Amino acid sequence: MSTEEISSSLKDCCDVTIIHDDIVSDIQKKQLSLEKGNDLALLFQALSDPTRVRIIYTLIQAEVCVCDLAAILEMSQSSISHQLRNLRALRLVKHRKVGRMVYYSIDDEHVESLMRIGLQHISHM
Amino acid sequence: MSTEEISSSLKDCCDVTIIHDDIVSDIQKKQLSLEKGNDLALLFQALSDPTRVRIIYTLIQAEVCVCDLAAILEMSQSSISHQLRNLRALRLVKHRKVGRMVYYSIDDEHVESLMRIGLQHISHM
DNA sequence: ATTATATATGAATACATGTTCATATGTTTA
DNA sequence: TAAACATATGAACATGTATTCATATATAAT
Repeated sequence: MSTEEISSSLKDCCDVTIIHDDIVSDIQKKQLSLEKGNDLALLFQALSDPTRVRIIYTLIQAEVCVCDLAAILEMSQSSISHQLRNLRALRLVKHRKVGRMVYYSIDDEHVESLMRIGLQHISHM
Repeated sequence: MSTEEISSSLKDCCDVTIIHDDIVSDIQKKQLSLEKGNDLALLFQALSDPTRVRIIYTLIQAEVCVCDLAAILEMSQSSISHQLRNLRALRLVKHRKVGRMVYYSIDDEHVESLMRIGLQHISHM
């Protein structure tokens, strides 16, 4: 494609200029749906907070009750409970009630892989 | 430091009750450092927004310039530039300048793996 | 030179989010 | 039954963040 042809193919779409018409329409066909993009972002968002990262890292090693978790991470029970609620809503952790205590553990086959790859990444920084 | 000393010091400092002294001190030794927890969270945070997810998904497929990216994702150029700035700060993407245009591409060996596993996860939801 | 174009960026705004505090719920112990 | 305990949760507050708008910068075209 010559420079002239590229220039003449310039076109406006939602206030943006398209430089490479063919590439744009080609890649647009292979794009993630908005829904999948949102779902993926929600998954990674679950891991985007230091407290949740440490909760998950702990639960990968063992099933732990809430107050032990709070002790291990040296944070308030309320804060831990709130975060566990988030993780539970995404079905990344599951819980088991024993008397008045509640034991949490990982409920997802992918979380551990994500953590492992993430750790590889930060060790290569 | 004995188990008793650890638990009593935790009780003093953070208002949590420890149920299983031995488990707590055992797991605490294997805990992520605060720094690594923060770094991991920062990495996942980069993927925790739908716009950034879609940017990365696009760049995995091809090197694309800013305005094409804006066209593909149907978002403003400014918004895309701001997000690319974030991703660049984390060294997840790199850029190549050609004239007045700037081409972006993935600059991390782990991002693609994370996306692949993430996609597996959401397809199993 | 002047104008148009591609990208970057600071400021402002609206919205999301993590923690704390107070308290509710359900369970165990005295 | 009463008190202690483990956990959950709503509200409030402070902080973080994504987008838009206006504009700056650098390059290309006329």
